Amino acid sequence: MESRIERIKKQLHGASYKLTPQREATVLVLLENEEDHLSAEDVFLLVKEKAPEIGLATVYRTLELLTELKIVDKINFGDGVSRYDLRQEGASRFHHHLICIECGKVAEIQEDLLGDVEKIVESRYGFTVKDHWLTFHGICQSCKSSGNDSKK
Amino acid sequence: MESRIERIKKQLHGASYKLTPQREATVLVLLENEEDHLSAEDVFLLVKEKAPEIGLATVYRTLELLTELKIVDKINFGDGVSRYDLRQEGASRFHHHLICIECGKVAEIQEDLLGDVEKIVESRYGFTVKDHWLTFHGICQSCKSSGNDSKK
DNA sequence: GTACTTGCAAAGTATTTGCAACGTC
DNA sequence: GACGTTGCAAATACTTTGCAAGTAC
Repeated sequence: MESRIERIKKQLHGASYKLTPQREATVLVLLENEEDHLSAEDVFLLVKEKAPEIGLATVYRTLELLTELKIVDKINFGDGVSRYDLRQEGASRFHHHLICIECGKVAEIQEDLLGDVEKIVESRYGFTVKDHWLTFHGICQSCKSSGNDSKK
Repeated sequence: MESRIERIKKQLHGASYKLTPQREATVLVLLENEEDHLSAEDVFLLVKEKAPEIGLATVYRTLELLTELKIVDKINFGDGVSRYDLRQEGASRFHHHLICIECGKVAEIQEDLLGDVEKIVESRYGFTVKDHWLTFHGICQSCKSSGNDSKK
């Protein structure tokens, strides 16, 4: 079976881009840290371990390229930094996020909970939905059960 | 009946802050442009018309203060700028946004469509929701009906 | 007078751009 | 050899901070 990186390579080729070693290293870092929400700087530091000669600008350019191709989504959780999150293969909508205001942890919800809401938006507001971004702020399970009241 | 600005003044006082002329001018600009999604720079330019001597740093400080008090929400639509949006009085959740990918217009949905979704998140993921941010990307009614295919 | 607030300038971050050099077909 | 790509340095954009001066009670 074809690997994820192979399919990404084809997507790049389809758009007349090459999967250079720098780009490959960047994509690998994203795949290996799929659960995280890395900033460009984070990605840069991790890529450097594989390819020490890479420049920060290249990482930015690669991330921009991947965003354009909808391979990753650029998100912003309100701190001053953009973060990059791999989109599930073939997903037409971006997944949801849960941010804990106690511990700061960011969890993902891959199932799409907005089907009905999108129908309402379409019928009531005449707006054809193509994609969505949904983030919840609240208290995660482990902070609740540990009765954690230490403010981070 | 008490005006909105009066109530905001009380909120500030309740948190031991003053409604200085600069802060008042800033709040007025936000009230007068409630439909828009102004950046700090936008607010600064508009406030300057009322209070020419104000500094950009003061606008930033005021917006930060208002964000802290939950009078405004700081949002980011993916261009590099933070934007500031008045929260409805007494609303426990932030309102939703519809961004048209044709014309770029940003519309607001004040009714809360996420009640059921939040229940699912609470029961299925054990996450207690305190607030949410929901943005849709798609095609607005007027772009659809005008058959607008001019890419901006 | 004390404590909060302001304007300005400087500093700080994050991100983008210019450009010569490199690599690949 | 043309063209996409890269690394570095410089430039840009947005936001925050330091500080002396101003203001309100």
